Amino acid sequence: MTTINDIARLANVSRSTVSRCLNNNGYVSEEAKERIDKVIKETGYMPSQSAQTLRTKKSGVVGVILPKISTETASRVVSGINAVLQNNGFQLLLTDTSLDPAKEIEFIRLLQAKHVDGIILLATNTEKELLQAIEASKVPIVALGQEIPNIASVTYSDYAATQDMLAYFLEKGHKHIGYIGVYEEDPAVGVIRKQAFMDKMKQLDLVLKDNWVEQGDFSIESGYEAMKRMVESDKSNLPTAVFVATDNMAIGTMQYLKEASYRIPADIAVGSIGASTLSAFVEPTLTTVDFLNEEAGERVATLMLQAFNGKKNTEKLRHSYRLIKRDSV
Amino acid sequence: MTTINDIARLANVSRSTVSRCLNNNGYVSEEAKERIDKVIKETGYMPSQSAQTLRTKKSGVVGVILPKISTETASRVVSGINAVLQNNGFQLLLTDTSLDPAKEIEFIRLLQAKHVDGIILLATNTEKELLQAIEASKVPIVALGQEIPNIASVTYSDYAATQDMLAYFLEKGHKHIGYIGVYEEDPAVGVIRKQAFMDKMKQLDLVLKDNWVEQGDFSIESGYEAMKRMVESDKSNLPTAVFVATDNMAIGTMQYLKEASYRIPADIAVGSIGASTLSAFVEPTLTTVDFLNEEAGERVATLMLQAFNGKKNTEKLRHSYRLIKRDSV
DNA sequence: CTGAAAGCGCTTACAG
DNA sequence: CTGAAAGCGCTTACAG
Repeated sequence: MTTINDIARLANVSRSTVSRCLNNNGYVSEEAKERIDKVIKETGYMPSQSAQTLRTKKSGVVGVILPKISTETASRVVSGINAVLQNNGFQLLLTDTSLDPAKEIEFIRLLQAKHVDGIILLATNTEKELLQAIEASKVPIVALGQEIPNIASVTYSDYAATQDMLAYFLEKGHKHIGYIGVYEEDPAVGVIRKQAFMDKMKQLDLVLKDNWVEQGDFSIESGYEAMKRMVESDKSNLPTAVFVATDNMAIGTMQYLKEASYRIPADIAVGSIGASTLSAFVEPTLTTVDFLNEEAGERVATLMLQAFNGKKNTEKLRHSYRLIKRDSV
Repeated sequence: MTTINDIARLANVSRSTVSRCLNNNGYVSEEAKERIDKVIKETGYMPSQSAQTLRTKKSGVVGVILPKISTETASRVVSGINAVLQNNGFQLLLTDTSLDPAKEIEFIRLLQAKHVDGIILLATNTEKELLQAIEASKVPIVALGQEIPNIASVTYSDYAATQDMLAYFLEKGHKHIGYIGVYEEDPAVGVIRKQAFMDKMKQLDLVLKDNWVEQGDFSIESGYEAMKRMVESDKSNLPTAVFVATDNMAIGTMQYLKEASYRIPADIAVGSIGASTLSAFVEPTLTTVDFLNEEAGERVATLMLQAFNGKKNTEKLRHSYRLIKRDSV
């Protein structure tokens, strides 16, 4: 491994000078610079990141904590984050919590020991322990998808999008509308989307039967089961449209409906949130909301960059969205 | 930031002793150990990774070079890699070349400067410059998806899977079979799959018209255009089945076929490789090959682990696969 | 069983 | 414009 000492020796200067040359700060004569550049080129020298990090406390690495690496949303988000961070000379250190809240906390600590410059957190909850770990962090943390006290975040338009979908149902003549959501530990998906739904129903003065509200766990199968329960609870009294909190669950919902010979949207319309690739290919194509995940990733990365530039902010950005009207409604 | 010196002071020992205790090597008395553990717990101390790396040349980080982060294949593979590496105390540093071969080389160098312990490379080519960069690497490199001289790799069963698909076509009565592939810079997808196709056609003594062979660039649209060209070149003389090198292109192929009112598989059957989520949902469902990407990721990560344990190997593993028979054939 | 010392490869005031 | 010196937080022989 060639080090700064080798370069210094070969270029006949001190390593202070090499360092100055490398970092473009302080003075260094043209002649010295030329010799140094030449030697660096010849040897293919690259400064040791760990030595630099130890000295400067900057690693050029940003940690990302994901609930699950292999989901479409995650990969879109990571792609957006990477696009802006890689451009600014940062690398991503990815961690996958497998949806285990304890790991979110563990990784916040671990990433600090690795001296990441900052952490981008895609949280699934906002429990007290998590907030404490965030509070205790030495490095800036920004969040995507969940709103977290005291730190900057970009969140999705869960509330507005849900209400827009309901408005669209109404426009299409639906007055009996059901809901399939997820558990309430997840504030963004579990709580806000449901709240938006309930608020809008009340505001529009629409009836909502008890058995029109069901819950799943994000999976396709759970959407299938939820719809099945709804249908079997009282076949004679079903909604004419169902809002499902996520695309995957909506796809399960549609599977069941088709199996049970309900026509979509003639008998029951389905709308959801996610804009998954799949949503454009199922039969009928799914009406959904595009949360523009990649852009959101770029945006949260930009927030991270701002934090590096010393701007202590706790800005809460709400990301825009697009209602995609297709054949399922 | 609390350091090893703080711990030493608080526990009333030297930092050598703390270090020994931390790393579980060398002797340290029970009493000392207890005091140290207590202080560590109280302070939440974590050793500085960059200092450790500087000293030991081990970072606990593995670099992964991906052609594109936001693809289904990539996310499956990363998920598999992460599963085994995270379990063994490693973190992943992800880089995305955006399909630019020059960046594959650049990242091999950059990751070394970051002192990753090893690199997992998902190459898209095997050009000389790339091989040289690999040869020059100070850290172990293992490859996934492409076979590369002198290094360990797990590759997919491109050859066998392609021939199996042809055999299946034949079983279904097809004797006129077309091919849609990709450019030959990509050895695995561009060259081997095509070679397997050609070899099998020859072996079976089947005719292959010139206009039954087309090329795309992995995208859905390119599959659409390729099939369009094939059909328009000579409508009166079309194959009854087409093998498409990737799922996405196959989906484009099917789109065109449906638009042009060909029935699938009655008029033209379609088979491909990839087992994308989409393939199970398109109409008709797509017959394809599952390359078990997540497992392959686990396997290449295991190879990486072996390399860390000093086994210098250049093992070439071929990963298994599964033909998924669905409605498009 | 324990501590003092050297050193990993850098950067950064400081003195000249 | 340049170099000597100190120090970042660890680990590892080595001597005791």
